[in-house]
Amino acid sequence: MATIRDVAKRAGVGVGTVSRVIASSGPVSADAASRVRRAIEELRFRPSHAARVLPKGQSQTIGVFVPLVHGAFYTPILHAIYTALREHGLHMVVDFGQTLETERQDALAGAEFLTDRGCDGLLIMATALKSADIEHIAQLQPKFVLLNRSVPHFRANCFSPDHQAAGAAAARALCAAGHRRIAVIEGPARSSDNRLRIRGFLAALEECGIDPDGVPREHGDFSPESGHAAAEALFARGRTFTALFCANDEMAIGALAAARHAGIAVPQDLSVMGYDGIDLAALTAPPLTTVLIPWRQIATHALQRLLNLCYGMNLPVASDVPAQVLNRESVARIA
Amino acid sequence: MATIRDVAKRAGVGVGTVSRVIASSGPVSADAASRVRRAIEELRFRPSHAARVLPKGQSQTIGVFVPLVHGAFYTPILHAIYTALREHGLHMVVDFGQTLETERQDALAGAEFLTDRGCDGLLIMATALKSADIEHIAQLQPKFVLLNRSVPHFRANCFSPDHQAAGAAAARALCAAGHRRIAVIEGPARSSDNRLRIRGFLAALEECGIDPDGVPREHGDFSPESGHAAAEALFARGRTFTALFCANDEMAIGALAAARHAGIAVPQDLSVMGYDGIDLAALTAPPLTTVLIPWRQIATHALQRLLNLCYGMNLPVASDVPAQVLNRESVARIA
DNA sequence: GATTTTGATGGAAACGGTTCCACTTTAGCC
DNA sequence: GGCTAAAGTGGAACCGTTTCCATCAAAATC
Repeated sequence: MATIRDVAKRAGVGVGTVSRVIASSGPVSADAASRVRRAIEELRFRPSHAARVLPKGQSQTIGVFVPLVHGAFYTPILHAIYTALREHGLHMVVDFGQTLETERQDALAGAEFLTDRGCDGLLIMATALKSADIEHIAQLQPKFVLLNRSVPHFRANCFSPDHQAAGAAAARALCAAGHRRIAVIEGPARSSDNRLRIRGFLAALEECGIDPDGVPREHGDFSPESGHAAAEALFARGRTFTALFCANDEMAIGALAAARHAGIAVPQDLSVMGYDGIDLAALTAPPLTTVLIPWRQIATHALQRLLNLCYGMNLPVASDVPAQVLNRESVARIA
Repeated sequence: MATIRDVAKRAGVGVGTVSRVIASSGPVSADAASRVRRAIEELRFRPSHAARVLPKGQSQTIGVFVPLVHGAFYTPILHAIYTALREHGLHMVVDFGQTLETERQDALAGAEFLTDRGCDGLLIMATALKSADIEHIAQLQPKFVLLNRSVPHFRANCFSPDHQAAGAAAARALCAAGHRRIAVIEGPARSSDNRLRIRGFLAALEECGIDPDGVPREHGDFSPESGHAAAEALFARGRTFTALFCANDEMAIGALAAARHAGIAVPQDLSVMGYDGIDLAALTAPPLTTVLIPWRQIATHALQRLLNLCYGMNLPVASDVPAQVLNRESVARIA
């Protein structure tokens, strides 16, 4: 591989001049510049990233951690981050979880990996992080933002939907449609965003005069298959409910399939409501009523905050994009 | 940030000794090792990746390019690659497309980015690459494999399902179920894997005595929304067909929704067949009959070949994992 | 015409690791 | 107790960039 010194020699200039041409910074005569450019062409010179990072201390790269790479939930978020980054000429390195015992350990290991990789800043999407973990990350790399996790001490760098309010909105929509007997498929208990939306949901139910303790609940892991299994378990307990709230759309898709399999018509015999508003929810049978969480916008704001932090930019940052119920056909109004 | 020299000074040893402790290579006395380890702890020393790559020339990192990050198709493939890599203590840097004019340009830019990033090898998933592009990549980084693209000159490094055979299998399954009037929703014309499966499909139709020129065809872009639109366009042309083959499952999901919307019962009035075998296809209404492409295995074999190339490993590599039709409920047998 | 400013330029030093070589110690052997 | 082999060690040189400083020529100023 050709180095900058090879280029300098071939162009008959010093390394400084070559460096100036590459970075187009500092004064270079037109003549020298063109000779350098030709030499670069001829030698197929490509500057080494590692060698460039070393003295500069900046890599123009943002590290992103997402807990898992499966299904259709994370891809639009990654896409939003990726395209925003490219618009600023920056790059992204991604790390995924699901390799260690817990999501928490994955996220911590991810933060370490991304920091060691020389990322200028970190965008971490993980709900399982404790306060102490966040302090730990802050020592590793003070420039970071959190997505889908909110802790008091780092408020300004936390970007999360208001899951509690969104959960409450879901409950109110169901109540408004006349439902009084409601079941729930939750996500994993350790996931804080799941807990918040369920808490909001149950609290709003209580406000509507429904006893939260009487609500049949099953756990899933956010996957469609787990939603299917949880719905079956719920059906097996006897169908004492007219509506089913699922903690995310993918589980709702599984629940829809389970209902179909059990001969339960949606929405005639059972109303089903999802959460997140993934694109696919518009195409289920019947189209899924869901709570639209503006994930793309939230992720974009988190990223912009991070870019302000890392590169002294002055991008607009909002931290409260509201969720809203998306009424489609899977929820019926009952008497 | 502490450097290796800080550690050496604090531990009262030379930098060589510290380096040996970190890499656990070469002889170090127990006493010196423990002093070094303590100093590392106390100073929170973390070796700089860039500084390490520079003299070593290896980064223990594989670069992966996938054309887009959207939907549920690519995530299981990325997951398979990621977990396999981690088992070998290696890392992954991903680059996505969808930022430039064409997928081809994206893939080329991706290969350059990943190479500049110091990746030891490249795994590139792109169907739009021409032979000349592949030569170009080979000059950038001779260690690479191609996924979902096969070119004669690089045969040993190409890992692709046999789309033509798989397309033919789809056609034969439909014929065997008694269908004679069949419509098709294709993917983008520029995508070579789409062309192959459609070619195989039509050829097999001809073998069954069906005129390929009489087959109504519409194009989509592999997204569910485009499948929905294509199906609507097909329905608008008059429903002269009893079966519909979609070039991937996501478009089939869109087509299913379109049929439902148009009041066409699947599979009673229309049979629908997908392609790929994504997890979600098991949960549609009705469950989708599809051609199962063993993407995870193919990706894993491609990766293992790459690791053999990069690190002199001796992992097993197979390049012909067959596809098979997965019979579910969306295709009915007709008289 | 002397002096200052500006524009170009080359090259040394620095970034933070790894590697290798020369040097000491210690152990092993007859 | 002398000789050899092995273990342990320190530090210089190197990897390929950027950055900064010294230098010099040409242009601008008075």
